Amino acid sequence: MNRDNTADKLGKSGSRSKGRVTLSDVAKVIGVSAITVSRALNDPEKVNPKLRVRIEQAVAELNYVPNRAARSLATSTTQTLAVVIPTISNTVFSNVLKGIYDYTTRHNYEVLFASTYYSLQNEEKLIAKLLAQHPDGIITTGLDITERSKAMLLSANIPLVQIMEVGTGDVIDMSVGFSHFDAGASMAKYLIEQGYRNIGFIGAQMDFRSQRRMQGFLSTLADAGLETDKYLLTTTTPSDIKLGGQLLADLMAKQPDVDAIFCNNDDLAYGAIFECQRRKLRIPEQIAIAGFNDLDASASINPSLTTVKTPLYEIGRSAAELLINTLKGRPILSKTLDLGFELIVRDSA
Amino acid sequence: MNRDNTADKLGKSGSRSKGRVTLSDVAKVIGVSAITVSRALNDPEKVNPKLRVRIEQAVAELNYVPNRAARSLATSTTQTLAVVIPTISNTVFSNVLKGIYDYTTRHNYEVLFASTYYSLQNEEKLIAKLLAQHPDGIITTGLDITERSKAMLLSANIPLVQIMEVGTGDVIDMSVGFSHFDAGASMAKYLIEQGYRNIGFIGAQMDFRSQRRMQGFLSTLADAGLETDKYLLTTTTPSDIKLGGQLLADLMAKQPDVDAIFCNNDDLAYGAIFECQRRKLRIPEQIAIAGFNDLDASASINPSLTTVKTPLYEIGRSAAELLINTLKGRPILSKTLDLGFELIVRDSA
DNA sequence: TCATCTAATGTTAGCGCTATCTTTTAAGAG
DNA sequence: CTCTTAAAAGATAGCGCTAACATTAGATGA
Repeated sequence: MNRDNTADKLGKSGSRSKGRVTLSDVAKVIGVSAITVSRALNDPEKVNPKLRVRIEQAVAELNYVPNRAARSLATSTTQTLAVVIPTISNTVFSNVLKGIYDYTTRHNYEVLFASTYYSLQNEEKLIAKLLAQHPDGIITTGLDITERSKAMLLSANIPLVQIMEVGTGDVIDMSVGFSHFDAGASMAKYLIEQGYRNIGFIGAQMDFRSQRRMQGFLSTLADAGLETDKYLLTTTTPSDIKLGGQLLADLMAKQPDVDAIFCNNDDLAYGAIFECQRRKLRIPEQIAIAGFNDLDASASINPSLTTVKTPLYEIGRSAAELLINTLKGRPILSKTLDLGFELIVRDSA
Repeated sequence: MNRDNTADKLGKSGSRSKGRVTLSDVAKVIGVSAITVSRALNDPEKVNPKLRVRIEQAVAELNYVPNRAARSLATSTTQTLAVVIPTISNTVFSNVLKGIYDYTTRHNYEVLFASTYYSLQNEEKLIAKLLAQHPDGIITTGLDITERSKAMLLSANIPLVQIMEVGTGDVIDMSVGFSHFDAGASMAKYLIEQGYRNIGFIGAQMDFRSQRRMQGFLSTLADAGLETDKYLLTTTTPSDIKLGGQLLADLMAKQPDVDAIFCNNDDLAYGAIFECQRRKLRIPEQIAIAGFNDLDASASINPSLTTVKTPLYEIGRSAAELLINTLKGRPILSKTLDLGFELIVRDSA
């Protein structure tokens, strides 16, 4: 790799520095003080337009790149938001992260993310690691959190948004999401209304939010006097499409009279639908399938999937917005934002 | 939000600091110098075990969180890798990013990412922004890059890995990927071998790599004396499942005698398969469908999808590994890593 | 003319950490 | 008991930037 040698030309090979071009290098070239260059870059109106132009040229010529670490140290702000999610390789969270990223980048903040892989112990370590970067704000997933994590977040003294759910547990600072319990309940209600009576549930991963969806779902079934445990099949194995087919197969082997299945997420539902296709089971006549999240494929699959649409991108966007508004001292209307969900009725149930 | 007041207790409310606990706070509490605390944390063997224990306790009690910005400034290393990808909300890149993240986090580096949304102009700006963080290394996507981006990357003087493809254009420093041209060619070869003669191609987004796949595909068709332009349908619209159905519909309307279609990626292929199902077209008897990437659903969909498996996670992992090995001064076997691809033959073609 | 104000620029110090060099303490060696 | 050596701890300065205050030049007006 060809290395740039501007710094060598500036004659600083002996110093502790890595030889990068600094503010005062630029300043020296023009013959002004470093602070003036700093102002020209950060507060342009404060410096004479002609000087500013000269400074900008010098910056471009020398290929000067500001050192954010030094800036952070001087201002005690990092222009960085930390994000803790379970995993990046799940469409649900990549959509959330996209929402965060898009808002954040427009407002000149950087995003540092970390994946817990659904472990609260990991989460603790990651929070500690991320806080060492002194982010200006932090986003974590879910309301279930260890005491130690909570203590660290509190003593970090920065705004925090807990995303994905509202309505359960204690919010530490702010939160954005929707009620998973209600979402599960609303799907149960819909299936009951459609006349299904032997209603099943298949779920994987079974993190806290999945459990809340299941609880909402089952309690509604119970209220209607329907079976809850009989048609229930869950595993803590991470969720994927293939697993959906397998869980459907297992459930049907155990309870052949099941007439509708709520899949804990769309991926499982896709797998279930594919398995039904293979078994030549007509959906929804012989068995109804419902999903959760309304991912991309749900509208296109055959039959199209009845599911619950969740505001993933918006959760991310709103969380970032809350943080940045807080940081800029703008008024926050509410510390808790329920973005709701929407039952999407299609052909599969 | 309840605020921690340890810092107030330490009596530093008048300073420029944000009131956080610092190394010398910890040092003062124990009655040693700051540098000793620093050593206890970064180079534990260098301090007396008994003292070390006391320091560790004080750190825990005071809830001390090191300031990475200060550390970066002092060491001119940030323990951060920058990643530039087209978009995070595409399974392809979220898998790559996961590979990067997993390796990186194990080696105590942070990841800063940015999305170009497939624009080289955006990429320029993002590279400039990311370099201001002085990452220790950087990963960018693709070998097509503007001169200005290249200049910035060169003068940043840090190791760089260009990911996703090898074998085309100039590599600036290192690269990891596979040949998209060859991958496209190999699918063409397979389809020809299977006896298809009116072979089509549908593609969306049509970024550089998609184009290279298409070129490889078409040139192989041409070599076999088959039509290339006639059964070709592409758009620069971002790719999604629904679009796959639409492109298939459009192509079949234009050229009803098409007997096989190579879809530029699996998402398009899923959409195409769903559309065929709706049209009651038997796959592969009436029309064969092939995809690219071998995403999760490809093995489960009906019929299961013949596709090209690409080493997405491994590309990310290897790129991170190359960077970190370079940074640690370990020998690099080769600056260019071709991880290849694999034709996965299933039922759809 | 001189005081008064504003705009533009400069000086100083410090953000929190660690590289580097120096000093102190402890442990052996003879 | 002194001398040598290693281990442990400290002092100092500096990484690159900007907050806070200080200075200078130029404009304004009575």
